[in-house]
Amino acid sequence: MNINIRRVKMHQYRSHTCSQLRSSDVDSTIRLSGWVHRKRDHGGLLFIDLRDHYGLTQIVIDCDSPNFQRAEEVRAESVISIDGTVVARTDDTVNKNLPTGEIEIHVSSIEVLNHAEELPLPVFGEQDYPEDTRLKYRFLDLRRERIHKNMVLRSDVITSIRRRMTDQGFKEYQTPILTASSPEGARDFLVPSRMHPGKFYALPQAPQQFKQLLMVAGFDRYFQIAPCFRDEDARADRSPGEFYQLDMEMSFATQEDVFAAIEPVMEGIFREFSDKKVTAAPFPRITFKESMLKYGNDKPDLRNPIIIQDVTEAFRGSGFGIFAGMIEKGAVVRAVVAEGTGVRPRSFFDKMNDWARSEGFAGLGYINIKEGEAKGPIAKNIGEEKLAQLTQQLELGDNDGVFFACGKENEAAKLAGLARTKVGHDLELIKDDEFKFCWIVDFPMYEYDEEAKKLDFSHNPFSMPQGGMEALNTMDPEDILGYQYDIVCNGIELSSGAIRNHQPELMYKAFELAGYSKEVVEDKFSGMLNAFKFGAPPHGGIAPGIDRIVMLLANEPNIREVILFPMNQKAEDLMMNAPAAAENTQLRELHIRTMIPEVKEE
RNA sequence: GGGGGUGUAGCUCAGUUGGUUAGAGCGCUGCCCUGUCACGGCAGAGGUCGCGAGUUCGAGUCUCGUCACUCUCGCCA
Repeated sequence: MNINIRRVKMHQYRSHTCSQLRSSDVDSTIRLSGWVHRKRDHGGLLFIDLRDHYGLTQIVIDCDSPNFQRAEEVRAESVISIDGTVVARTDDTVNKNLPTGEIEIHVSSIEVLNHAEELPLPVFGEQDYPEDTRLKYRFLDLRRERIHKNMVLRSDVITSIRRRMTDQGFKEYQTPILTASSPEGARDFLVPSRMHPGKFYALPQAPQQFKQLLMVAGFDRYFQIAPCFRDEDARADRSPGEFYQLDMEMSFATQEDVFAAIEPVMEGIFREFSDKKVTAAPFPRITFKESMLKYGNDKPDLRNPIIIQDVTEAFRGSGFGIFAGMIEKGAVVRAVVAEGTGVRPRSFFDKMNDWARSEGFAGLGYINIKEGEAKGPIAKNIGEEKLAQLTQQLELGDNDGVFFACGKENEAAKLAGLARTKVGHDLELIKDDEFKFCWIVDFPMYEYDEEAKKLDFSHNPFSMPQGGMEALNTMDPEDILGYQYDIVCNGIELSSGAIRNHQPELMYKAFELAGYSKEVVEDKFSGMLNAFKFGAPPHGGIAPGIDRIVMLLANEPNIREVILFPMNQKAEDLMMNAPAAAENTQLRELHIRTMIPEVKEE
């Protein structure tokens, strides 16, 4: 058989990939391997689109060919290897949608390397499929064009990040996976110790302590594409269980040094992997306080042009009794202007109020101005003078609508923030052609925990308080700011970071204010605290979430679309069947007995 | 743990005020087809309508419960 003679000269599986061949290759004898993407059977003539990671090539088999029957029988997604000749397509059969569309392969032999059974999930086409089916047959799902591309993008992004970091003198180090609980506030994943009955390792929620120890160890500039493990419930932008961070830390660094190191990486990768506009470094710095006022949260979507205003004074002592009364008890009023909505029917405003109630708030007030005339219960009762004051402050036009959130400062800010987002979204004010970055800075070190009735850290307890020991000794703890910052893009928090507290005395004091004794601190964080007693450099860092960055770049609304093998919302791996019960012998070795809560029968 | 949405063929979905034998497209099986690239044509198989109760002469449709998936709140500094 002449085929076998050719095989001696050629690679066993392929001479080219499925995206390589062009009209310049016409008349070449080639070998391709790949998946049967699509078959078009004309009876006397059969076309197969052969697919691999790189692309598609059209294969043609004539009914005269001894391979015809085998080709006709092979099912989509089977893996085949073909030998053949590259032939130019006639002008009227060229496919301009394919890079290889000017040629096709006339087959001399076909070998089926692996038969595919009937598919639970078609690879061809763009149709949506149930999440659980996709996860169970992830290997099929991942063959599909869009998600396959996402994973390639993810790989390219990570490569680019590594290059950009190392170009700046950062070095990548690996930190332990089996370790002790770290200071993040999430639930730990625990791993039982065989050698130490009753004791457990924790998987790192982040390499936080290790990267700080690396600074103490004098490595100066560290980074890692670091896996992080947190046993918390999932969200659309939060994978259950595990995720990846671009973890970085630098010593002898100020907050501005950290910003200057990370800004070009962010700007660079977003420009490299997207056609959208990208904020040019330096990114805007917005204080936490200003962000809460203007945007109603600490992760503002700056694409939304609406800016919230405080209008407490316009309602104080006004004829609108509900708000005036609440203001006397310390409430504030925040306004969200919805330009041009004044002419909308009353139902528009009622629906917004219903929405606010469904979000758990008391309600959302409004004024709508129709051809210069202010309408609605607030406009009727507030009084002419106050109405004029509002109109002037908010620069209201003749047909504008405006919503009011009244409540305790936190509540009002939160509702106004949600309303800002909703109005921006509903009125289509948020243009999806841009990545708008900003830093949120000056987070408070502490906040009062209403449930526990005690002061607690509002962010990372290891952050350096602004003003140092003097601030801790003299200021109202709730007024103390930290060198803590978030980087935000289009309303998504990509990361928190901080300049760390590297002085033991400051740390004891900072923890003392939150109600932790010296003994507790020493017990919980002995490794790091010890290190700070033997010469620790000032240091700080940040850890942007890789999955969220790729999500933004791939324009995917769900984080599972950029993760190869994600778990479902209940933290189950449907493909590998994890978690699973352990064998008794395993449990015995680990000195563990399970206590499974009783499940209702049937 | 709370709230919302969804659940009908392998997949995507339709199914009227409760009324005979639950439909379509893709996929699958068989036959036909030599220029398609979402090929086309003919025929066929495939359904405990998520599950369990209830109301009713009669339930895919109404009620209650339950399960699964998903979004969301809590949680995640």
